Amino acid sequence: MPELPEAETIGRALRGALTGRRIERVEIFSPKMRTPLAPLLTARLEGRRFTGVRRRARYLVADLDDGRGLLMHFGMSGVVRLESAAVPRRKHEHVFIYLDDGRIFRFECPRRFSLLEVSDLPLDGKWPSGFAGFGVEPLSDDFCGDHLFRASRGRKTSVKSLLTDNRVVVGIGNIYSAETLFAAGIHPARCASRLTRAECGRLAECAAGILRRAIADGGTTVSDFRNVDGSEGKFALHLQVYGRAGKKCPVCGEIIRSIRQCGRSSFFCPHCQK
DNA sequence: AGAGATACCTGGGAGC
DNA sequence: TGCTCCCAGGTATCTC
Repeated sequence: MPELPEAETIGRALRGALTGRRIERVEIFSPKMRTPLAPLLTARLEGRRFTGVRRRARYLVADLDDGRGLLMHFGMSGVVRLESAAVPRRKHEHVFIYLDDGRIFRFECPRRFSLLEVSDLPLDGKWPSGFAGFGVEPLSDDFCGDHLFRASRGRKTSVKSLLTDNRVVVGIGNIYSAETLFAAGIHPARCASRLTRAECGRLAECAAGILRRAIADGGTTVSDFRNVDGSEGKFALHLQVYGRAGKKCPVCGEIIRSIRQCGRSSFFCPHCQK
């Protein structure tokens, strides 16, 4: 389930693989997705050349030589592979983009929450207008304790909900919010407006540290996520609380619990997190 | 307006 | 074995 480290991992791999490559042909096998894959995708891609790959939040944009951009979001189960035609098409591979080096950019998405479209207008290196509402990048200098402290004032919602709110800070989902809150020693149900400035500082520091380590490990593979070469993200080996309900806390030995927040599971140690 | 709930989707696992 | 039910979760959209 791609969060920021997984999108960044795929983005880095695609930047090396796609930049400079010409698109020879596009095949759409199944148009059904979060927004239906349009024939426009084929028309706007064929004959174009990729000039680079950028990431913002969990989105990637592969820039094209006409100024437009191929916009990608991996939803929950989106996987990109770079393989030759020798490998048979998998059941949920919906799009093939044939490159001039003989490889195929294959887009797979069993749960069909992904997005793949070419911008209507040239982006010319900018972000689509819909990105304007996104919050700060958690690995930028703008993300700090002060930012979280300001964003949390007057918020009646939980700190878990604050951390996963894309308008506050982007790219943090269920896995990395759980790990961040554990590292910071803060209970996920704590009211955001009651956080102290020091706690906000700890949260920002822990979040950035965990995201950096996860990127270095090639992301987290719980079930679906794979890098473009099929390899798994190794950060799963370092998860302290996520998905570990009923097991012992690696720090104090207390049993890790799970609760439901905003229709999602949260994992925490009742002893270490207050 | 802000916050929570729900729909979207399919594979996999639990339970009977 | 085979059926049903539930859960996973990012995002858009709905409701209160």
